[in-house]
Amino acid sequence: MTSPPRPAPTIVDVARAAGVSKSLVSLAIRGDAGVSDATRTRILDVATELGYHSNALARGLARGRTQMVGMLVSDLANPYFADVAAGIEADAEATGLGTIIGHGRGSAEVLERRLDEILDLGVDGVVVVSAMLDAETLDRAAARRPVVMVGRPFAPPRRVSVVRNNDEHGAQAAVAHLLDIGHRRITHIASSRRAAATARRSSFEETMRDAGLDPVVIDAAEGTARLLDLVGRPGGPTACFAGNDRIATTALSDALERGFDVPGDLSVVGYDNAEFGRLMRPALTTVEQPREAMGREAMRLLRARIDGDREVAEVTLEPRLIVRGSTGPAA
Amino acid sequence: MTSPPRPAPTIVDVARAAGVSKSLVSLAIRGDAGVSDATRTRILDVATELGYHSNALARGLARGRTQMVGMLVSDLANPYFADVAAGIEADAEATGLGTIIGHGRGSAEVLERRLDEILDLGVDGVVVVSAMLDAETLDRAAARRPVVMVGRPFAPPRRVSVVRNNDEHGAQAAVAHLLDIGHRRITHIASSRRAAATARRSSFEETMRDAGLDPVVIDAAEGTARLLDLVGRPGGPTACFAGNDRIATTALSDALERGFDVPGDLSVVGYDNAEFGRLMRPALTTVEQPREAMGREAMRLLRARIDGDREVAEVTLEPRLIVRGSTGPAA
DNA sequence: CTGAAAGCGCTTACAG
DNA sequence: CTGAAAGCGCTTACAG
Repeated sequence: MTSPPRPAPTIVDVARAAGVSKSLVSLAIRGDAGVSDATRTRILDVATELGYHSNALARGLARGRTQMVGMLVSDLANPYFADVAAGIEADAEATGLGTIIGHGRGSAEVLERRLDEILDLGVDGVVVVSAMLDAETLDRAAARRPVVMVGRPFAPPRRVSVVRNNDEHGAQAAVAHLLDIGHRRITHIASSRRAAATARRSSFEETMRDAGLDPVVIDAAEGTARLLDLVGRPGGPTACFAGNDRIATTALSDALERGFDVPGDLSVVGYDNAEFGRLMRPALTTVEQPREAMGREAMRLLRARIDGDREVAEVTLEPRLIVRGSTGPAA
Repeated sequence: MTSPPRPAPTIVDVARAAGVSKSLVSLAIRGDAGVSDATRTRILDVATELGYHSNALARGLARGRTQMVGMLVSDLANPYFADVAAGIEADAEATGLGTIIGHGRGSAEVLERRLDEILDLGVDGVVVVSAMLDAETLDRAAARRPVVMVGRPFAPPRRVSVVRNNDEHGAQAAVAHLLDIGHRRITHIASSRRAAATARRSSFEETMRDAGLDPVVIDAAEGTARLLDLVGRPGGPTACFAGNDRIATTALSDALERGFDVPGDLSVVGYDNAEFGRLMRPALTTVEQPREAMGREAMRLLRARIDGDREVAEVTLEPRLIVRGSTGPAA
């Protein structure tokens, strides 16, 4: 019914079949200089014929390098990761590195286990696309292999380079846009207690105060009812800026469900430029992080560390506002 | 600035520090019976103190088993994968297997490269969550390690077990729902030429014919204009069933943009139960594949193969219709 | 240009 | 209950 579990051919089988020593096979396969073209060709042909595959375990063990980097994501369901991953993988591919991904499934504990597993596997370095791991865990990992994190840490790790977006500027751009089109009563829906969320909230508050306005903040955990109950009332909000697109989308959907006009009765801005925000009607105005660029930058930093650079860096990239239909002039 | 690249402690270091032989350390760490409690405790303490981590490369090489399974996904951006992954990982975790993910980024070529990489790394088996790889590639991989595929293959591979959903039943349920609520002029938007899409389309056509109706099909590549130009016209469609949620969502958004009422002027049904469909207003009626169950089932089959079972299996799980606001009675 | 030998860090019989 | 030895499949100086 299925194939016999024939043992995989090794370098020794290839050597025997080609009538050379096994070290010569090793050199030929790795494309080393000191092997005649004729010999190399013959060896490679034999290898192909035998269905030979270099055992990465043995190779990694012997060389102390695997040419693989690990990438840890806290939650695959969040489309943010796919874009960061694309950036990481594009750079890795271009520089001859393989990539494997570990998935935390939304749990710091699972993520940490995956981090250990991947480190045990001997990857040359790791990029952690998550702010879920604490500084201590990251530093412990960094004692084993170079580690770069993408995201905004709460407490900055000492031995880990960080790539993140400028949440302050992003939030400021969002609020400035709402102010520009005449809004004065703007509510922020805070997404979480993480560092990025906190920074967005603070920037919202500061921008509002700078404009001489009262910064109203509600917590996402309270639900959108608290906000929507006030819409249309005297003194009620005419716009809201949510800490992320998921919350913004919920607010938008709930507002439509209540029969409000968006943006007529309420303008809505999110953060992240998730695909579903673009598909909504009206489409969601949002702040876009340069996700792919962040991934590329992370790999650049990681490669430097792998190649011996001792410097840890912190790189902040600029987000940009994307204006769509969910925001409009204040009534 | 950063930690010295101190070489990682090995089993030999632990043995020396604990004053025992290295094989004893190996036995103690793996929790083998024949080691006294006192000795084991001492060895483990020393290992922890030294920051010892078992080198998975060496372990895998020596044992011929890594206790890791690989999971290949064609596109992380598609939220479908996160749920299948959750099922796979839940089972793997429960049975003591680690999981690493390879990402194809929408390209069959990249996916195949990742498959090879992961196989080279010595995983004990692979589940390919993608229909992008052809039967030959899958069979070649299966000659190396057990492989299970989740999805609907075009040509069935010979040595690979398959887990998929019943596209025929799913499509039938979607169409039956539209017929139930009085629709007679229903257009199908075909998503692709892949096997799953083709099955949905055929099932649509059959169900329509069985009801004595004319099955109209347009291609997603043509865009939604072709469909929407006819809505509201005499003889025009009152409902559409799209091959997947992405297309359904686009149709829904475009319809709203043209000022149509959904479902008043047009009912829309998708396939997949993607999150963004649920967030739309009106929320999308769709067919849900039992994604997590598919992942679990795939791992069950894979483990059987890893444990020596030679049988290849094909398992078809049943989808279910989720009715939401995007479908309503025909005018 | 080619081959014999040691070693990477583990595991696994096999003797004590 | 414990230790010495061979081996997993590769790479890397080192001699020829």
